[in-house]
Amino acid sequence: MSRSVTSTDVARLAGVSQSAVSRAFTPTAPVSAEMRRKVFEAARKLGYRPNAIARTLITRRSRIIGVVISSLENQFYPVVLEGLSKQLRRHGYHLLLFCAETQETDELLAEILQYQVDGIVMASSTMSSGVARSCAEAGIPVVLFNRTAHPGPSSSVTADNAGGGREVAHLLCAAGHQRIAFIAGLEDTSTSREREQGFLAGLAEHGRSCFGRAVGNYDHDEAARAALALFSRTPRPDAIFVANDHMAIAVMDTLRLQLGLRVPANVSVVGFDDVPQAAWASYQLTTVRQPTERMIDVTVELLIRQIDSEQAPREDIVLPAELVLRSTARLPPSPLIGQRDTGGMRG
Amino acid sequence: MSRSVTSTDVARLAGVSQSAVSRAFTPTAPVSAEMRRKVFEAARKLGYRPNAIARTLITRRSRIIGVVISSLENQFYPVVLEGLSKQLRRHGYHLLLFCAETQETDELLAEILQYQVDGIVMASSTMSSGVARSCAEAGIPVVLFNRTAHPGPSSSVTADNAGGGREVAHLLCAAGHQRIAFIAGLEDTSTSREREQGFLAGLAEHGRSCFGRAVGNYDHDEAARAALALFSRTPRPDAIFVANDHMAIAVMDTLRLQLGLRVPANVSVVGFDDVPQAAWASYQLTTVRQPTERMIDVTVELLIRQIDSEQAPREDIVLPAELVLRSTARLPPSPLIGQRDTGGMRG
DNA sequence: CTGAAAGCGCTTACAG
DNA sequence: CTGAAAGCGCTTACAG
Repeated sequence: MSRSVTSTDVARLAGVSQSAVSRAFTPTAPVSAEMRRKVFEAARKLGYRPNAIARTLITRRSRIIGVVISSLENQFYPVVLEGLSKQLRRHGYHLLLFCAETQETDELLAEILQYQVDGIVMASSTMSSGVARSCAEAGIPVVLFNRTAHPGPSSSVTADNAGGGREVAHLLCAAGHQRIAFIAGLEDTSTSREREQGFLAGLAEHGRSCFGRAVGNYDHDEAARAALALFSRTPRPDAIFVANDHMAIAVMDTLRLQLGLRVPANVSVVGFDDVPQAAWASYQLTTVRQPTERMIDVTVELLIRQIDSEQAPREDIVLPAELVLRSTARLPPSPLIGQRDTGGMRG
Repeated sequence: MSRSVTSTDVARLAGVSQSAVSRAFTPTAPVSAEMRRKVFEAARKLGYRPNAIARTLITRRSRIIGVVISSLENQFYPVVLEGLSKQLRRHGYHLLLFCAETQETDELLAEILQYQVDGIVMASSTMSSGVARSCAEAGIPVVLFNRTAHPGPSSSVTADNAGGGREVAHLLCAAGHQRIAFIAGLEDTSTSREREQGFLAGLAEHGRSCFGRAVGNYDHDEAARAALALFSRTPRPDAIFVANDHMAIAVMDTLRLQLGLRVPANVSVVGFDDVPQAAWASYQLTTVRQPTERMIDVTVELLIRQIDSEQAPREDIVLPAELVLRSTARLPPSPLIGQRDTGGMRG
């Protein structure tokens, strides 16, 4: 292991003290221009870079954020992860990734804490909220991303899941659908619960109730099976709201290719998230768009604010979600709120 | 910021020296059973966990691996990332994620080095190989994942891209296709070049050459445009090999929905990677499967071997890639090597 | 086996 | 503004 160059090496070459080198690399420290010049020149010659680990030890700031994610299978999360990485980097932070496998949350928690992360983004829907609590108790700010857990010590950033679900109900009712069904995600996630609850409330506003319900657990294959079960009864649903796009795509494949139904002629399908695949020509999925960019920005801001000040209060930020009308849901006869998505191609 | 509990706190409570606490948490250190018991009990009471950052400073081992990725849009990479995270974790390492935006490789490199990572996995196809070189010069082992760069100081792990391309050529020729075209990825990536070169070699073995060529740059929309350009000429191709699945899916959408062609009746389509979407019922894409799991295992092994021993030689590991016959390529009249994929459903 | 001490590479009061 | 010194929380020879 080649010993790397340290501030002492630079100090020696520049003919100054080690403290001076350190100060030269601290933007706010008092250093003369001449001193900084000498130090930077020596540093450049030696290829010196401050050791972030040593700095962490003394400042108690690692500038590392732990990000916990459950699965990257649902394309929503890769998009989030990439956004988080770039946004954190812009603020001088880096991202330590934890892919949570279930059943070992305690061990995972311990590992996160050992690395002295400055904050945590919990984007795992399956992770017990107890972990968030433990971190918060250890004095580490936590922001829940795309999930809530009140009461609790952590802030959260979500889209308006209930509002989105409600809009879907309005759309489907306005389009004249008579038998409107729902496929849930994981039952113990706030996203699935809120979307369903808003959806049911929306149906109720039209004096309607849910025609059928199945559970897809946010899994591709389980969603396909759920659709099969739901559509094997007579009469079958004439519209279905699926708790996320990842499942909605599986549902569409099942309806069209396995059951021979036409979408939306025979059945309307609506998803949630607006993942990249939803816009693919084969799907052109009508869905509720999560404001992913803004959610990421707000998450990073919230986290940094809490890192910088212990007094920063916990907050639950709910951002508006927007209905994106593509081609898988019948449109109401009269114009409706929400704009038609004109991008993409259709045969 | 709540001061966290240190080994000194534990030592005080247990009535032993600080060194003893440290040794108790070092599996190989000489400690009596009684001592370890006392220490662990005190540690448990206080909720003590060794500070990984302090440990890094003294051992010069961070147990952090930097993973550089360019884009998570192509679903191949989320799968890889999740696999890497889990496999590294199994070996006691953690993953610091860098999403490389182009044009700032030097800055990125500096950041990676500051964090004293023990090793680097470069899974970014766009990242200049100069970065890999710089890291290697800094004494940090680098393994290139799904790309090669010889001559160079870094090991690499890839699928047999050329062999895969060659098999595709054989399949399409054997099926009797007359006008076989190719859509390239990014021109300066080893994956695209090797797949194309193997493909051309395979065609040549049948006395054939490539009927047409366009560039999709591994991008969904660009691939769609490339397909459009390639199929606007008369006569049009009757088969197309696309350098990866991510693009092949865009190509299929364009052929079927925009040009009204039937796959494989009018045109065969073959991809590369075998991403999850390739198996979706809407696509059922015939493709070349990368042995992702094995590639990940080998990458982690190679990296750890190089971390543990400076003498470990650089290696270029090439793993076999397997043709997966689904429904988008016409089959040859006589049985062919490679097995039919029977999973999934088809309408 | 156990403890006292040095030292990893930094930052930051504290004097000057 | 600059330097000498303390200290962040560990690991690991070195004595005993």
